[in-house]
Amino acid sequence: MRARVTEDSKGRRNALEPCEKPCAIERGMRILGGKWTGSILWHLKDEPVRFNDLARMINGASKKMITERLRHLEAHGLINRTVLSTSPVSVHYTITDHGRTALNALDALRHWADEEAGG
Amino acid sequence: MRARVTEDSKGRRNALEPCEKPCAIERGMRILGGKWTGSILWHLKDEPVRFNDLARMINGASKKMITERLRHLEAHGLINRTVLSTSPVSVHYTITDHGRTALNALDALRHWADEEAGG
DNA sequence: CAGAATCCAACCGGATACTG
DNA sequence: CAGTATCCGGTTGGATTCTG
Repeated sequence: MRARVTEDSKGRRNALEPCEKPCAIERGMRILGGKWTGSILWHLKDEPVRFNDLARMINGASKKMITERLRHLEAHGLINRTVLSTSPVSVHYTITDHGRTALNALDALRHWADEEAGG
Repeated sequence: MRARVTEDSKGRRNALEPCEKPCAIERGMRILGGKWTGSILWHLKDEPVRFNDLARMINGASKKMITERLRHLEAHGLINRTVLSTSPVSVHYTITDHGRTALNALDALRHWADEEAGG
């Protein structure tokens, strides 16, 4: 897809061009902005966690929401879902490298929010 | 407000405690997660911008949305609103230091989203 | 120019109940 | 245990029109 560059009739770069950088922010927000996304990623950062454990850790979120966010994150390659054929089945969710870098980005946000709250 | 620390009946720190760190992420998201927030902040980063210019820069957003986000950002101290008593009046929006640090955090998100898109 | 007012659609998040 | 199904209310985002 070609970059959409706005130029006026004289070929000058338009100073009011809707630059693409904020768009990347929006895209990131769409992926990471869900209400429980940060929590889920955070809780997975060190070790695999099972579905119901996650649901307990993240107090306030219904199973439906957990499921929804989990599917979403999986679709974007931020986490992996592994089914262990025990009985009853248990399902592990683990964070991927891609997910870990996302968490780094979120960490910047977290620090900012902390200062915001403090000061 | 006291920190809500969950402990079990024996006073042990609960391993499943809904830790507060992701909550900070959520708070940050509430402030910065609005659809046009990133764009607005971004366009203000270098110089003051007037309302209608902003509305033009951010293609796709209605004036209502701009206004709404602007008020929101102002309430959180991320931007300043300055009315110049010209005729007709013109209004400048400028980013504050606090807003600038927020933009830094958003930049991490942006980089992540860029890689996400590329790879 | 810089909004406010109104109305509306879509989506998000949540409660509850059910399933293999 | 690990979800799915259904329903529902609130919020978000947007189009349009009007105003000092």
